[in-house]
Amino acid sequence: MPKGVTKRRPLTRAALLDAALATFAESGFHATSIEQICERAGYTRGAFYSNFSSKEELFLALFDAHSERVIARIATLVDSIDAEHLTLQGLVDLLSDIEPAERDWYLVTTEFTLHAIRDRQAAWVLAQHDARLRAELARGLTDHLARAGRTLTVDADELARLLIAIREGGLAQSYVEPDQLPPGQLERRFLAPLLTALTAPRP
Amino acid sequence: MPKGVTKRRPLTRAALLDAALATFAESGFHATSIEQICERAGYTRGAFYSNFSSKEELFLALFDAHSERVIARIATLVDSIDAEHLTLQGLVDLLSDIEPAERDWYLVTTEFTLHAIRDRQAAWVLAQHDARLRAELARGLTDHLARAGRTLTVDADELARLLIAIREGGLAQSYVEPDQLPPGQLERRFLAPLLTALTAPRP
DNA sequence: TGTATCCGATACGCCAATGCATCCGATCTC
DNA sequence: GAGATCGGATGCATTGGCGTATCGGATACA
Repeated sequence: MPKGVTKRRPLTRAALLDAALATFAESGFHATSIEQICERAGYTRGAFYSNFSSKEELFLALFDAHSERVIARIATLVDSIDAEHLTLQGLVDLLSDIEPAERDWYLVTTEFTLHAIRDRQAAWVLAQHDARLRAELARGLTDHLARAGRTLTVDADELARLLIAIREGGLAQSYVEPDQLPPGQLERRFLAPLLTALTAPRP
Repeated sequence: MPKGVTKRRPLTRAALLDAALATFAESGFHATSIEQICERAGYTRGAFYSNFSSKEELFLALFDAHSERVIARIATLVDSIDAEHLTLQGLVDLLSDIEPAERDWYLVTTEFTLHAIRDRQAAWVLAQHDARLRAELARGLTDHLARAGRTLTVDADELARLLIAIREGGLAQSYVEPDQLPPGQLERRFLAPLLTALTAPRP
């Protein structure tokens, strides 16, 4: 049990993580040096190696922290669905809403996905996160649709996969051509007919 | 007009491009050194700098060559739709078919997409290619559906965007968890109801 | 067959990033 | 408030990838 200083460390850790997100988003993982991250965070490499053993570990920590937040956020959203959103359009609105900060995370998590495709361990981590994400999504969908008097005619988990695919694939196009396809546009256009086609009135 | 040797150059160029694809797919753009590419191709860096001015230029050339092939292939497919495929299921089969070689290209083009999000010039190149791709897709869809006696109730270009999003987003999930989601699975499951919902009988 | 030209190989210098080893200052506990 | 301990800074040696300049062998054409 270390009795010594314990207040500074989490602060610098957080600062380094923030700086890492910004820098990774700006230039990508491999193109950013540890020094750049430290510089942006206002520390030196000494501080970095005191908190992380490598850039890879930092990357992992970054993804992990973000994952948790995403899951928590979705769970909260699902649980807080109120009357206002208890319509098909309300659900579509929820799924179409994409915050500006999403861009940086998209860049980082997509890079992590590419890494995961090449690396079994990262793939496992990502798969765990995605499974939890789909579970929350599926729960939200079925709950919501049930309250709206409809029921899914397809597997909820697989539908969650489809929604994630549309979101990610759509974001790629949106960020390449920001003024051709606003983020969330595909969802706004196609989710209503899609969900209608994949559900039936409750028995 | 150079009168000298003109037979070796295209061969080594092709060898370097092939090696680059394999190596980029294996380790990613930034993680692969020029030397690794040359080694795999059976040449030295001397040959590389004689054919390309930088790794970036090689990357560009690689993407460009692939783009052309993709467009050409789609155009051929669209033009060669025969009676066998002239059903909704046939169309779905076409769109769900994903060759094994696609994996390497997925890795490379996705990395190019990330690059394009950060780089205006690359974004322009990618946007040009995607526009042509969507045009071919839209042409194929409308043609096919017309011959099947149906007509789109949504913008064909936007539907093409959706199909691309589903494909790319689906591939990401497939390659991370190859035995949870076979490539093309989302298309096989959801395309038929989707296309049905987005079309109407011809007037 | 000679020769001009091209293509790829070899060798060199350069620079940026890494990671460690060490030092100094700040913070907590008693 | 004094020592003990921790966190971060500094300096250094090493590495590896890059790009260029030059050389030697191969090829097309007369």
